[in-house]
Amino acid sequence: METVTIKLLAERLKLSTATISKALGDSHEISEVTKKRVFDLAKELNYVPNAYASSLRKNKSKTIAVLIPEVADSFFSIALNGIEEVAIEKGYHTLIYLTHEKLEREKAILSELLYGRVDGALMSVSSETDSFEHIEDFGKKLPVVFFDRVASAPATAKITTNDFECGYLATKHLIEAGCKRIVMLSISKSLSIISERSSGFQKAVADHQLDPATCEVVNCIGEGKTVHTTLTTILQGNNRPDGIIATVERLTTDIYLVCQQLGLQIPGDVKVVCFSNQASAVILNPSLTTITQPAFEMGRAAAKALLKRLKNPYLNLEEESEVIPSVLTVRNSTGG
Amino acid sequence: METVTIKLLAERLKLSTATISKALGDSHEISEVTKKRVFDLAKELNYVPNAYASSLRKNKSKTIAVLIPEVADSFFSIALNGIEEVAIEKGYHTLIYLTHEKLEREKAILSELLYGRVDGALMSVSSETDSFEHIEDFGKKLPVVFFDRVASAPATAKITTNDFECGYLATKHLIEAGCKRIVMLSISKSLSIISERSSGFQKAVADHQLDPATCEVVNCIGEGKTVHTTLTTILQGNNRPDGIIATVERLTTDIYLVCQQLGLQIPGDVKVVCFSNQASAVILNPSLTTITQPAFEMGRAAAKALLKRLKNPYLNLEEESEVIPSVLTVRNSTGG
DNA sequence: AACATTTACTTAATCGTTTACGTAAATAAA
DNA sequence: TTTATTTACGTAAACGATTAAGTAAATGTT
Repeated sequence: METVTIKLLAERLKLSTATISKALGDSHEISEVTKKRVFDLAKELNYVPNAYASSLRKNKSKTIAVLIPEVADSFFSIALNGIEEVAIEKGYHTLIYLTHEKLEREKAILSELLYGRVDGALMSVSSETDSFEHIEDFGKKLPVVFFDRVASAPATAKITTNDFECGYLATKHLIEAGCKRIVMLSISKSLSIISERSSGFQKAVADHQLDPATCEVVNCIGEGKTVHTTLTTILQGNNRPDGIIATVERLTTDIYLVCQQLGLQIPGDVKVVCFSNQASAVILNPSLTTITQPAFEMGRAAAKALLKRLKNPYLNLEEESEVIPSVLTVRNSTGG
Repeated sequence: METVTIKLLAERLKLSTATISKALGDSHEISEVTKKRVFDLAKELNYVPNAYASSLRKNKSKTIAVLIPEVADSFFSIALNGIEEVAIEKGYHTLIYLTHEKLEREKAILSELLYGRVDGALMSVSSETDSFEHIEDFGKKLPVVFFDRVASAPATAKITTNDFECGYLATKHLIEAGCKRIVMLSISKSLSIISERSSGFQKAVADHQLDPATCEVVNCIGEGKTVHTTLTTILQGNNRPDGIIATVERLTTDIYLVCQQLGLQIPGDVKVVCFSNQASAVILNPSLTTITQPAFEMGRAAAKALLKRLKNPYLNLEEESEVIPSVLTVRNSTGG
């Protein structure tokens, strides 16, 4: 099967490759008659432009990179959905990279992407990320847009949700439901979203005169067993918390399981609220009070900002920043 | 910031671009001394090869495409995880495309990918896909590997799970739990996995002398409201089913909700088993009996097969087909 | 009629990397 | 010592598309 290139079309039509290229680009330099001949033959032979030749020449790849910590988290998969939708709409392609919460991966990926493969990147930093040089280096060459988990540098568009308010709101909700000893489960010491949420948490604790000593932010780093063990330790103490705020979705299952195993009733003994986009929150036992982030919209907004910038290099990305509010949905896990 | 190219390295080291290129490729034609000089300078200047130039010249992009119906389904997001892991390991990049269960999208994506952008594709066909010419056309140019939802053509590696047995097993399990009127919820008339699962279903029904008239496969196509309405209709009839098998994860929430709304007890009035990879199955109310597919392994196997083929063009992909069994985990939704 | 402009092309260079082929010097084989 | 081989590089042509610059003919202007 012979590869259909511009050269082939040119030969068949007794035209130069330049004419073909311009005709396909619908240039005003080419007559309508010729354009039609070119379009027709291109269609007939099923011509598809070679993306790499074009990218090399134009120094544009029509491709963006998405760096996320993991994909098996509803927030990220839904956000990815939003990103992909915008990308496809504008004729862009989406490369996906999972950092698995590792700073090393993040660095390796960004440095490899520096030349030629993508026109820009969307990212949500890993939970290990506490320095930003690698991102700044990337940012000097190509535009980056952060969503959800942002870095303090470089200065660019940041699509976030109202994490501080949500931390405050979740805490306030628990306090009003009668909780005195609230624990917020964190997964990182450096993550922007976590520090925002915990600031909100601490402010709510202070505002309502709870004892800050019994209301702490606890790290729940690791996977599987580790989380389970940490939670068991937290929940079996004498002075165990009567309220839990999970800052990430994947902690939900372990919280419920540990409570079950320790014979703790939700919401009787412990009230639970999770930052989660799981559709199943409503059918859990008991149904789960959640803070639902606008994952899809955040993905869309981030992609839109990046693509806007790619269209207009003079765009100041910082001004494209957006804060899209999350929603607290009260269900039975914090009820009666 | 000057772009660091092979040409630049060549000038700095007073060597030809050919020598630099070969040195970077660790060619035997180049002396160790020269190689070291090249490597050192490349590292110092932070040289990153231009992927497009290389791809154009070598006619290889080190990129694979992943076409999946959606990503907000645990199966696909976990499979994607497996794919990405293998890809990164072998130095490949992963483009992601969501078909949103639309045949049109699938066609458009594949035809655009025909030249240059990727070296091959992994796909799970959309639920609308009932003809395969577009995939065959792609397959003539580039290798494809199917996972989970396979097409009958072209002949290539198919990474599946034991859908027939699982359909049989799920049904048998419900029958042994006392169900007489079992409904299997489908989402497509053409999907390979569905026809396999429903064949298993029908065989189990026949083997156990249940009335095939009351044990049917019902289409539950559409999203949100539509599914809810369909389920309500099914479950409120006089002769309503006492057993449900959901062939896809996303039906779970609606099943539970409709049962709640109609005052039907699970498992008392209706027993439920779902094909699902949701971690939350265990904390649902009641906990959900599932058939869990080896999503991660399937993703890995599919990616491995494709990359193996890319390394060895003579590899017969058909022989790389694999069937990785799923696991039935019995929980409370089919108990008592 | 003389000159200017527009139209519709072509020529050739370019993007950065790879590679077939060429070559001069060093080493080995006869 | 002469010829063959190996080593270590360089030259230049690709890969396919784009585009600045050039050109000849057609059309417009005064």
